[in-house]
Amino acid sequence: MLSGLLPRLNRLSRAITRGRLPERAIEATGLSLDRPGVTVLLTLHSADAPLRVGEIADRMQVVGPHVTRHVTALEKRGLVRRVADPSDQRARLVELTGSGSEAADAYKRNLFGWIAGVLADWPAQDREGLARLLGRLADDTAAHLDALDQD
Amino acid sequence: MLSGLLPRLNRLSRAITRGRLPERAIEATGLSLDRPGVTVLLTLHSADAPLRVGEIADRMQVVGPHVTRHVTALEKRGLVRRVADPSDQRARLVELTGSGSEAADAYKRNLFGWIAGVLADWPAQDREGLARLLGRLADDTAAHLDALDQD
DNA sequence: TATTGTTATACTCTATAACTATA
DNA sequence: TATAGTTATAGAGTATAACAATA
Repeated sequence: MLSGLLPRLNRLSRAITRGRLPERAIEATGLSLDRPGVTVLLTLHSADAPLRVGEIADRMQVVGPHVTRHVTALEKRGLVRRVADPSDQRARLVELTGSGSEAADAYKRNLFGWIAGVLADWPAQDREGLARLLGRLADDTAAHLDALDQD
Repeated sequence: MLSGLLPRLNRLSRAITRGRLPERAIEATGLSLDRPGVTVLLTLHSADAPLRVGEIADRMQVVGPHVTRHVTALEKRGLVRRVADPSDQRARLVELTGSGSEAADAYKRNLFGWIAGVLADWPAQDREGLARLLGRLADDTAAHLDALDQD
């Protein structure tokens, strides 16, 4: 049962992380951003609050310097802004500007629309089942990986 | 319903394509291979027949030169072998050697074992549902992307 | 002395361009 | 002249190492 699934799961993952899909959604926002930059924007947008650089890195599952670089680029374009963290002078909080928030929103709308198109022909029951099972799979996988990292 | 799912799907994709999971499975095979090399091996293994370089590239969704490079490396390590294609003198068929086949097998066993561990606590019905829905999602996504590429 | 973030550098994966050989 | 593959080069994404400032 699994053996046929694995190649398709690989293809799906590729489409999401590296493929044409995010590229198209980025184009549709009208902003010429690279994918890591968009990921930073989305991370801030779904956090719905300013985050520290380290926190963004954790959520993106990358290291700090990677985030620093993209935050710097995004700040130059006026999409995010670094502000002081009142609780710790070493840290800086990164927050979305108005246009940064708009860009994240436009990207999400585009992507959701696309996915909705893919699922349009599905029975409602299957759509719900997919969301439930896929969500659980993602959570369980993350939990198992975290457990492995305790070694 | 989708909005909570997307970040988790991203995390899952990352774990599969770039994360610690494939890395661990590679270590477990005892071979010091890079990930693209393993993907070539897996592609040949699940094809269960020699493939041309171009065909491998199509199935991996990458370009030709990428495959050439990794086939060359794998050949030096004795894991694959280039043989003549009787039907076309320009093309070469790439086939797994005995140890290449063993390596792919060991990798798959390890990965399947790991996934089985993640799904161990799931009700059988949910496991089947996941395989069915995820398979369909992968297929439908690929079909929609192909349709988009007709522009 | 530990932690937050930054700068500088290097590595992995993949693409594009230019070329060779056969069709 | 088109196609299969190769070689050489370039680019995107991310990591590691060394450092600065604050805790």
